[in-house]
Amino acid sequence: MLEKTYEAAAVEPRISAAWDEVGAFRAGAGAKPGAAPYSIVIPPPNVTGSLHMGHALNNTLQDVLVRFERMRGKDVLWQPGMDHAGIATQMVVERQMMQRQEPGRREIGRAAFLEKVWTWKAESGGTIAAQLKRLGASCDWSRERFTMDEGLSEAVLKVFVQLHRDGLIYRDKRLVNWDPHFETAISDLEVLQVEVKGHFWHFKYPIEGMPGRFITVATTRPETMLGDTAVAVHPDDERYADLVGKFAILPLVGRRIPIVADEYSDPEKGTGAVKITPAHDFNDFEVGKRHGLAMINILDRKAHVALSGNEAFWADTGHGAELSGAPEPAEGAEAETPVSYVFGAEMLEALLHGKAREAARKIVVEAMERRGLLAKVEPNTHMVPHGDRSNVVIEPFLTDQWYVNAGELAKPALAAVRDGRTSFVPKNWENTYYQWMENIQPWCVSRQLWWGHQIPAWYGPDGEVFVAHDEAEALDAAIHHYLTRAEIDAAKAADLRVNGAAGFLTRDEDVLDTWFSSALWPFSTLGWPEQTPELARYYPTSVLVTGFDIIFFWVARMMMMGMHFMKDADGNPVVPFKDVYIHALVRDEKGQKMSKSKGNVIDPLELCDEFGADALRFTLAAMAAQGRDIKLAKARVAGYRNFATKLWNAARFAEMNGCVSVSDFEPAAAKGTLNRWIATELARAVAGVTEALEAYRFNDAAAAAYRFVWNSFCDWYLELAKPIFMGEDQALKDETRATCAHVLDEILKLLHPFMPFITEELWAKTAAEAGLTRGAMLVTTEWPGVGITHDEAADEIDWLVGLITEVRSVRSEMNVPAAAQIPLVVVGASARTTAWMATHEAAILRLARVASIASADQAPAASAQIVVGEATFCLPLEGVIDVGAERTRLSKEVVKLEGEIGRIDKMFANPQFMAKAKEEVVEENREKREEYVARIAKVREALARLG
RNA sequence: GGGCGGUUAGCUCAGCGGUAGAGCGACGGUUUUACACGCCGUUGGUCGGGGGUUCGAUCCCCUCACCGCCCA
Repeated sequence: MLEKTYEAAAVEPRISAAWDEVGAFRAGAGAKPGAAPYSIVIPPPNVTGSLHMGHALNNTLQDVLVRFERMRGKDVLWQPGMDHAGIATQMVVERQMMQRQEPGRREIGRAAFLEKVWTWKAESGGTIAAQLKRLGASCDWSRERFTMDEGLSEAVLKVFVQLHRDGLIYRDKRLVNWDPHFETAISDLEVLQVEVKGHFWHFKYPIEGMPGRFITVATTRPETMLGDTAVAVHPDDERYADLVGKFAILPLVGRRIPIVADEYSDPEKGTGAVKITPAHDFNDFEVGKRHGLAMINILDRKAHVALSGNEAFWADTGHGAELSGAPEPAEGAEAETPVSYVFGAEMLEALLHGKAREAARKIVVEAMERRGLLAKVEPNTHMVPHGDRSNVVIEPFLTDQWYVNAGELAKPALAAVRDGRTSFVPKNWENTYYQWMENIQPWCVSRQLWWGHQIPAWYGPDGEVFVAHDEAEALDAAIHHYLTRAEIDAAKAADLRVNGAAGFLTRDEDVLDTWFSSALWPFSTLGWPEQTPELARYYPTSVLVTGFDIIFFWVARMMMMGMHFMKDADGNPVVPFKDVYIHALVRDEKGQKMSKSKGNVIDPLELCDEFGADALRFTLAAMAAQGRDIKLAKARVAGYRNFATKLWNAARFAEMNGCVSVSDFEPAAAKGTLNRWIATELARAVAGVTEALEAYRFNDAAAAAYRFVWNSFCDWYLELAKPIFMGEDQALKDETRATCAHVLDEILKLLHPFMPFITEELWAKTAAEAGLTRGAMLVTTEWPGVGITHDEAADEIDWLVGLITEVRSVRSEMNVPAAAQIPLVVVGASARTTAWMATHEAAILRLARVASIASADQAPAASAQIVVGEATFCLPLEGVIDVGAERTRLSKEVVKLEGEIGRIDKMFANPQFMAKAKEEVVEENREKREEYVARIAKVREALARLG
């Protein structure tokens, strides 16, 4: 006997262990012979991460698909793993070292630090994998990979070297997003724009040779003026037309800077003149390139002002030459205090060198103000870039970095989506993909970190770079290079060959962006660069399931790398996945994005503990409608926990009534109407769930299963089966038991992708209690096939359900006490209805709480009357019934029917409708009208009888 | 500024050419051989505003308003 209540918390771990034991998730488990492959690579969660709602949704959907296809007999692989999260991990470990008051990473050195990171990873990295198991994720855990694995690292090396050889990786000096806290470049995708209340400072720059004339620029970052190399005005801006081509003297610094005409300058914004600092602003960088301006970096790696020894800075300042550009009092103007606009070099250094950005800003503003060059200060709210990990202000910074020519790699990746080799679901995300891919920038892949794949590049004594698989290869290349140029002699070469590269070649210190290795995930996890059987079998993968915020991070880059490195027999690029399913973001009840700082995070594991993983999974699937975010309310999870309980109790009921799977039972051969009906409903539900899942319509699939289980099977089939179980018809009883058991089995299969734990538990228990053994665990049991439908049975049960519902409704409205058993009198029943009444007498008595059924030529006096089909069912309620209330009830129905008939008549009276509407619509309405007319006649008769 | 999405019952959401559905809630009833995490019944909507296309619009088009996201 099944326990009275289902305890998810006790059952779920046990089921997990059972799956593990039989290797139910291993690649190919349960596959039919010759099965087609179905593969998904998990979007690798971060090794420092722990499960949040987004992961829960993402992995639930993948698991639903994977379990569904596994049951359909496909050769399924769900490839799990994690990425090494360069910055995040390094941050976690450094913080831990600090808390333990250990020496910092620079003190202990690279090798010792990396050792610590690996120790950390072994101890506390990857908690998320266990959490995914708790959720029921049926990944092939035996194949779990990590981006820093030996194999995956080999893939990274190979890809880097190859791309360099292909000319698609190069070193360049460009502006990057520099994180001054971590002292590394980061990707623009790791930059968050934060709205900050700041100021617009209006600075007056004196014009060379035009005493008393100034050009006023507005800036939100005064300290960057130290690196200004021009002032730009719009070419059509007449206010400044005469100044174009002249020079301004940069105050404080004394640099001579040109006034250039450039459309970047917006005449509407600020003063219409904009200072140009090419080394510290992305837009200015472009302007600088257009006008051949100097790029002067005035900051160091910590974003402190760096003037001492900064040759570029001092060039062209004429420093030391006192008072260069100092104003002569304008003619006729009142005499000004003759104060220099320019600091001496020593003063500049003393005041500003080594100052942080904020401090430097104050000093600059003050100095400008003191010289009368601060025209005004306006409050200004603007977006300021922040590092998503460090949360400090990001600095556009001019450095040497490694770049991937993403523009080139994007071409085939774009084409693949355009011609449908890869499709997005929902389709509209393709636009986002196109937009990004078409405007893709060179991808900066180097990071000034230690944790990650160290770049396989070595520098010779003169800075010449040698990219190679390893040091020996690099040395070979270097020797060849320098020998050819006669920069070393044969003896030196021989010496190098014997003693190695140490002291001659220096390896690049930097590591690669984590996403560089993640981009290889769909093939590196399958064994590439080895040509493994898995690679041949499971690449390309079937679908990538991810959130829209990750289209750029993963989807685009996996597409680029996949297509560059994976080729078919004819050498054509092969996409990494056929479909990309983009799911929603999980928000809180109010639609706010969940975040720790807002404190509105719902922990999926807490929900699992409280309601069961099954309930959480079902909730997420049921709410995963395409193109819409999920606002998660706890009540909804509770609702689906109730659903699990309902299923449990239904199984219990079946068991109590001896419903045991009969191995040779053929549901198609069932004779009983009720059994035929549920077979019909089951067939429809199976089709509904299957089709919905095939189309990634998770919510429709969940809803179809839910409706069938609760509203068809529990509410009606089991209730209608009760009188059969208690009746005398042994043959029917046996058939119903077998059918009930069969349908329940099919329900377990249908629900398994959504609620794997409770279904697996019931699959085992229902068999064990009956002394049966199952051929396999449910996880590898075959998905329900198409059933048969019996339309006549459906009609009959629909009629029965309608009758019972109507009687209940009238009873309730007439305030008949629930316990009262009243007689039912049928008037005007056809032969068919009479037969149906006889068949289902017990059910009607029971479910409508009726004392007896009789037929009569005339309705008894003072009856409530119900029209179902051609017959009228009377509830004689002499003394109980409120005749007035009954009249009102029937009159309401007449009015409603009149409305419906009137509406159709109006349609029919419209010649346009008759001429243009589709034939089936006209026919449909004609039939409806006939029904309404027949019905209204009956109801009117009933009314008349009341007097 | 450019782009995308949303606005449907009190709440959370489906639906998307033939005038609307679910879950939760509310209200009333109910210990009837599974299940009170249940059962039975009831209530509740000018489908954001305006215009257009159409025989017919919640659904298609335009526009406005508000909300959200992405990119400058």
